[in-house]
Amino acid sequence: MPHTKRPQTDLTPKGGLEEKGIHALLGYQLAQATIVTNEVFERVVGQPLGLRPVEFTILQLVRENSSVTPSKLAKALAMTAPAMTTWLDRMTQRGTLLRERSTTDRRAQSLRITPDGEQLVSQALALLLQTERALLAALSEGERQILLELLHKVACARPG
Amino acid sequence: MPHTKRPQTDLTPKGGLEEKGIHALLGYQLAQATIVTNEVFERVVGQPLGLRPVEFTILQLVRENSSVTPSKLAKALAMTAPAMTTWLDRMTQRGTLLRERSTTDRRAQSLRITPDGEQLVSQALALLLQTERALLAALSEGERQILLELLHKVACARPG
DNA sequence: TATTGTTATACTCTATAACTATA
DNA sequence: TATAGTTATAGAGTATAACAATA
Repeated sequence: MPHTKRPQTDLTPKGGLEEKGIHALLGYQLAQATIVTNEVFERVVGQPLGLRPVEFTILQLVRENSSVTPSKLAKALAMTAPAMTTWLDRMTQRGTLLRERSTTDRRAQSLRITPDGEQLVSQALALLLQTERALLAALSEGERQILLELLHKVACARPG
Repeated sequence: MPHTKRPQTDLTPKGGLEEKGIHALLGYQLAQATIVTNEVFERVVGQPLGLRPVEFTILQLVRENSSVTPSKLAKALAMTAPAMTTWLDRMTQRGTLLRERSTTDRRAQSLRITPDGEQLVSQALALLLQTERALLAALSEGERQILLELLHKVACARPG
């Protein structure tokens, strides 16, 4: 005899406030979960390696998509072209990325990761995966997979 | 004979870049999903009602926790006291919230929502729930419940 | 004409420190 | 001494508009 499963608590994770009315709001729950993952990133990668989250993601995407252009990266991360320029300035100056002219379209750039960038992002990724696994100890392996899969479905949803 | 379920695509939802290496990173998937829910909020509530996400959440939490203090709200939303002051200034000026002196501790404030605030947050909440339901059409009702529940578990996890 | 990328500039949001009033 | 809240100030991050170079 199945009955509706109810969460044990409708309280905010921090501060213990009543949150019943927004408990079913995806945007709210995403924000609350992001508080935790941001703290993890800052402690494990941000402070020790001097990397911002967006820099980490850019490094990894360039590593996996050699010769990608800034404009494609900006689309993938939903940011403007000037914002991307700022980050790429900072990262090329640090020596983790290279900007080259595209051979086929001289307006465009080909981005490549440097050996230093490779080393940095690979270290960061390992630290994050390891720490997230500890963070998600309350979830089973199956639940972790399902969570990632459902988040990906949301990210792919058309905001109609 | 169960076999590991594989996602159909390891591509970024926008731009179609390869993302296999960070596909299993919770922080990354949260950020990608948040892009979509932020777009929804901005279009459905932000622009039409002139509300920022944090203002919406503050209104709802005050509504559910009458006489809550700014400091408790700040803890629940992981923001600093000065940041909370700024938002409360803006919201009391608009007339959606009231600041009163606590009767038991004259340092503290008791926050209360006004009828205007009630009307505003209730309208926003209805619009968001309705739009999110359409957004999550690709998920079953059970999947929606599971997603919210798992996000809440993550938000409650101790970042050890 | 449209697209890639940059520069200039202003705006939003946040953080830290110093302050006051009260406990 | 510690806590609740404010003010002042600076910093991070972003957005818009105008621009140069190329398609």
